[in-house]
Amino acid sequence: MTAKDILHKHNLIRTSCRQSIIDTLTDAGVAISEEEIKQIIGDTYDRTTLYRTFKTLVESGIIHKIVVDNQLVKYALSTSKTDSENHVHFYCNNCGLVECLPGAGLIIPELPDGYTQTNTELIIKGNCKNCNR
Amino acid sequence: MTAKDILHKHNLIRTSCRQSIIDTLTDAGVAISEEEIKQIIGDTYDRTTLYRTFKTLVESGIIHKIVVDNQLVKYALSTSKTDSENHVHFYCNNCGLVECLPGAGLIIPELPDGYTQTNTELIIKGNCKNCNR
DNA sequence: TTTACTTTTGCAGCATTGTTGCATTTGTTG
DNA sequence: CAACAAATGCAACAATGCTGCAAAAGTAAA
Repeated sequence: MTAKDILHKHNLIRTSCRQSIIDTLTDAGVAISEEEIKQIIGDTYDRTTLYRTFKTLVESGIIHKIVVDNQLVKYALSTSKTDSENHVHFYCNNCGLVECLPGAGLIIPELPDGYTQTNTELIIKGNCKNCNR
Repeated sequence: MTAKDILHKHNLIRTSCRQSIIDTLTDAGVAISEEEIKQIIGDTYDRTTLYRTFKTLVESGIIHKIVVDNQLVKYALSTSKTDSENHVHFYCNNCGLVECLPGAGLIIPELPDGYTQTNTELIIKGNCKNCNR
């Protein structure tokens, strides 16, 4: 599905900034940060515009935000695979790669009495294939 | 174990700021933010001092940092329960409570070929006992 | 295609948080 | 208590989050 189709499906105006971000995330395949986006598409857009565009795309569900650390935030396209309430991501300690993983196989410990759960965020830290070579 | 003992065991100088933070975390039982610390112990210490004290205590392993979101960071005392490689925390969407949970029962999905894992961070979001009443 | 309207963008500006260097103060050890 | 090592407070700067407002861009209808 093209960026245009995705935006239209979510009733969002098709702007060049939104298209660039969606295209970049599609091409990348992995999660990327605002900084990395800028390195790829250039200094085309204002800081505020990028900030608001990410916000809009997250709120519409087109992309999702992965907070590895308070100083490291990345974004990835949402797919059927990542749509569930259980988000699983891999972070490479060596190269900083962030990837979405299917939530299948994840078993959450039981909560104390009276607690209820809406969703979970799991980050698995380690070394990726490339860095293990 | 008293704050004094904890600091001594980790070869750290016993300063009033470090003691206050450890005491506050001990009393609280749950994870708290820098902001909450200030509300409890007052505006006694400089922002930088709190920042560096948290850093020192994290690096020594006395406390650990829980990043709920890039704008919400809390700290909790490390205990034998939370010492493992698998950190599990609960976040209440309603009141902001953050609690450490034992990692027992957590089963991580299998990683793709070539990937290795060092540690995991799981945040379970939902509603706590109080907010469910 | 042009017009009128709605939404987004860029800019300015402010708040919060992360981080460092350096002089002063505090804690530790003999 | 003296001497030394370490922590603290202050100043300062960077990065990020966030908002208001005028200008620009996108959309839909004539």
